[in-house]
Amino acid sequence: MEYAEARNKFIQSWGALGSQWGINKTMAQIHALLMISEQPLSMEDIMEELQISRGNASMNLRGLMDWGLVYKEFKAGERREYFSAEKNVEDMAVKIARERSKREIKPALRILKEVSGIKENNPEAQQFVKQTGELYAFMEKADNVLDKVTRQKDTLLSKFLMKFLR
Amino acid sequence: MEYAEARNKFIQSWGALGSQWGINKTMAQIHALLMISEQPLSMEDIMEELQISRGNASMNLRGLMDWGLVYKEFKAGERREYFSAEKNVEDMAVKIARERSKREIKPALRILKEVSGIKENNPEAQQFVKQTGELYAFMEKADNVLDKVTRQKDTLLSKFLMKFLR
DNA sequence: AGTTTCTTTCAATATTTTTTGAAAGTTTAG
DNA sequence: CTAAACTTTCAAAAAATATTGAAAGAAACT
Repeated sequence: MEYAEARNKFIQSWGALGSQWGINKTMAQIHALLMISEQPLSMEDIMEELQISRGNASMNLRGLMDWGLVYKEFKAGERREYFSAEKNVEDMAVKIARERSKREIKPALRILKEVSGIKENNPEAQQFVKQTGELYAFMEKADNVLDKVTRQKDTLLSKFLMKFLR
Repeated sequence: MEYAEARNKFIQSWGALGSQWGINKTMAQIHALLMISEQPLSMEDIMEELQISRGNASMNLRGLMDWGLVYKEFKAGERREYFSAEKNVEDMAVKIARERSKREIKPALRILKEVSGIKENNPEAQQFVKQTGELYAFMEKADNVLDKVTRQKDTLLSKFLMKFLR
């Protein structure tokens, strides 16, 4: 396989994998494209490479910046904006983990705390409180571990994990 | 908040959170419903409770069984099938982690291994190989940790993590 | 065998999500 | 200030995904 083919395969596959996930195909493709390009790319470059509209490029770049995975860059004397991706894989993982916690775990915890807190003593309600309470407890613990791991690379926990990660 | 209200809120919210995720709303709702019901439920019960069609119920129950999160149960002398959810939260988490690894991580690893393995020495290709190679290495390590954690609750790693999880 | 009871499948339909492209907005230059 | 160069927004269109319901399947009973 030659470079051009591999590059294309990576961008296309990343898009498809993204959908499998819950990430919009174009967003995943833009991310893939920026991750592998040394130079920052303009919106024009991205539209051209991925054959997408200006609106689509603009909105998905905004989305990627909200995740903290893509930055705007300004070239001296140029009006046009350029974009580049966070390339350090560990930093990427930390950003994704933090954002997922904020968007997906925290809202679930809010609901679980609320509904598991009801005071009622018929057997049905008791099973309900037990199950939602256990869900709450587990998710909170998992979220805490994630937080500790991402907060700094040099906690005891992270050092220990790093040994396994090598 | 009384029980009926909390129960309803949980089912509806779990559905909405599921969509946020990448899980079909109905599937998440069925899962929520089964998690909190002591008794196994029939397809009829589920259709009634969630106001959905038979086909929808059937397909999403199949999906949940594929994840290993829901089981079929047979009541003695009854022809009708009943369904119940895995209620142990840790077992649930293990099943979800395993399935996600199989469906989402493994296919990504396959692609990354393939594209990062090209032999070419122009500078563009080198940056490509470096970046996809780093992605591959990180994801493989993360997948290994996940595997070790889920494989048994009593490895050194898991014991250590459990302390943090309390 | 036929009948009843229940489940699965799948083409048609409905809903949701994504994408487009042109208008409106913004910023810099002259 | 106006024009030029660029970005964002958003209503309409397209594409993808989920849902329905009726027909086909399957299993148990008579």
